[in-house]
Amino acid sequence: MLRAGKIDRGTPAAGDEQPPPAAGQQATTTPRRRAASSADEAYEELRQAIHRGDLMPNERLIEVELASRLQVSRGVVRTALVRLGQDGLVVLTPNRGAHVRLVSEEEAVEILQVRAVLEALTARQAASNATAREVTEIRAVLDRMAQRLDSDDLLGYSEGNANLHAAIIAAARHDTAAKLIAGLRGQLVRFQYRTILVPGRAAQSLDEHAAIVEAIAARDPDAAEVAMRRHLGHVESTLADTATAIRHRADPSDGTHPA
Amino acid sequence: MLRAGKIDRGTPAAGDEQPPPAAGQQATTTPRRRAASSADEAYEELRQAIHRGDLMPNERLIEVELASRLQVSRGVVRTALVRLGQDGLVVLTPNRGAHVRLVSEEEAVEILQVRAVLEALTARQAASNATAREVTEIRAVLDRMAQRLDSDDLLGYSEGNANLHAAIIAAARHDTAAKLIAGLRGQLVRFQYRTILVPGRAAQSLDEHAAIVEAIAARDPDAAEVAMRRHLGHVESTLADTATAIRHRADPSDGTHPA
DNA sequence: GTCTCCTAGATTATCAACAATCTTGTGGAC
DNA sequence: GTCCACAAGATTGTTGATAATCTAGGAGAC
Repeated sequence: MLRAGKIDRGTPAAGDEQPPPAAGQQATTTPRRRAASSADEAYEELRQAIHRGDLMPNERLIEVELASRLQVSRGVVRTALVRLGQDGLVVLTPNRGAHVRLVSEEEAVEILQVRAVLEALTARQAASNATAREVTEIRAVLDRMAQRLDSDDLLGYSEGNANLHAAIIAAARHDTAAKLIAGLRGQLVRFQYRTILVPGRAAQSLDEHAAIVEAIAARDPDAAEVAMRRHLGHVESTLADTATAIRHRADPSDGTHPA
Repeated sequence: MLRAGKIDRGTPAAGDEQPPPAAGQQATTTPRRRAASSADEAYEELRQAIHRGDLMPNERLIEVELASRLQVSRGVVRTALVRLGQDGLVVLTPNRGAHVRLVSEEEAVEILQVRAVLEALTARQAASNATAREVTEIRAVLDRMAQRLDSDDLLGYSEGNANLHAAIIAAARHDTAAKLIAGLRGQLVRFQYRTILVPGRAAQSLDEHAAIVEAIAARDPDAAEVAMRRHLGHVESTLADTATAIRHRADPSDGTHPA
């Protein structure tokens, strides 16, 4: 469902939203810090509800219903939906309302491909631009990931994974890429924790991340880019494999079986 | 300024908007063809007005004014502005309205960098996925570019340039990348025709494009990607050079002049 | 003369009512 | 029994009015 009431914008939720403080430059709206308008609150609340899975893919979003849940007027919900539509999280059909967008397996692969080249760019930039302080931080995150993997804490590992990517993006100082990556990540909720559960994938993943960090620390942009591309390329093929595997397991209830 | 009245959606304007028929899948709204609602019309009209330069960067956008010009209600203008804000064309400041976003020289470089890696991806995909028919078409576009360069038709060459990139993107069949590239292109109006005017740049540009086309025709994804990156890398450095050159020419009023 | 406070105008933000459209269910014809 | 037409309900689209906020200019104090 969707818990009603105002949201607390102070804490960006326990989960891993997009790189929180990010590089800089906030959303196009609210450039100065300013009491978040109810419009912004509604937008953020819906965004997180989708991200959190409270609003399921293909679920129909009825304006009056959301309005009463969020305790705002319908117009506010409406503009929030327009914004969400614009960044691809919901689909707006004229006169027929809004659905949470369901991204197909194929789209997920496309999104990962794009993310791969964008994050490769940030890895490259990070190798050039990261401060010594940031390199230390990145190394620390990697170490924590290794510890969690040792103690079989896959969820913690996955979280560290997100943190590492976020740290690299922050160090890259590339707002344009950062913003696009954040937008893409927002569309991939459904496939978040799938790949890391593949047997043996986690160990391999750690090696790949280590290579990326090495390259950045060595100030080698080319190597950093290659390492990042290799890493996300593996994620992509792992995802594609598990997808077909799931299909072959004769499970027709996968997604909405669009195929 | 901004010519009032309804827009003619039949002809996508003489200029080179984003890859017109593109791969497929239209904007998030209006998935079925359906009489464009006044909301969509207003959105498109404003979008093109910004793209065309009728609305200058940093120009303040007053809702009632736009409403009367477009002959729609203020609410319609408002949601159009929200959408434009969401895709980065205008900046919305709470209680203070909307401005056309001015992209700085630095942001332009960032945007080009991102475009470079994304279009490199599409070049790669095109090398894998293009039909024979599409390869022929791409070659034809390149030939036309050569002819126009021969006859010193730089504007026509520039148009062919856009067509070639569009054709490659279409052949790539990668909706996610296509959509992002279109969004990025929309933010770069101000720097559109600058680089091609640098002496000797056009000839070099043609060679670079030829290399890309060769690689796609040869079904060599790696080569296609490298060639595209080289090409847009050169565009980027050319842009950066002319930018500093202009600055050194002691022209402090650089900025809003379309140059 | 310069600064601060305050008022008037302009503009945006929000809301509630109305109109247009779609969806669903019922009844009748064949 | 199945299909089509139609009506009722539900939902979205649009508009205009009202409230909140900001901006600019002037009066007054020092």
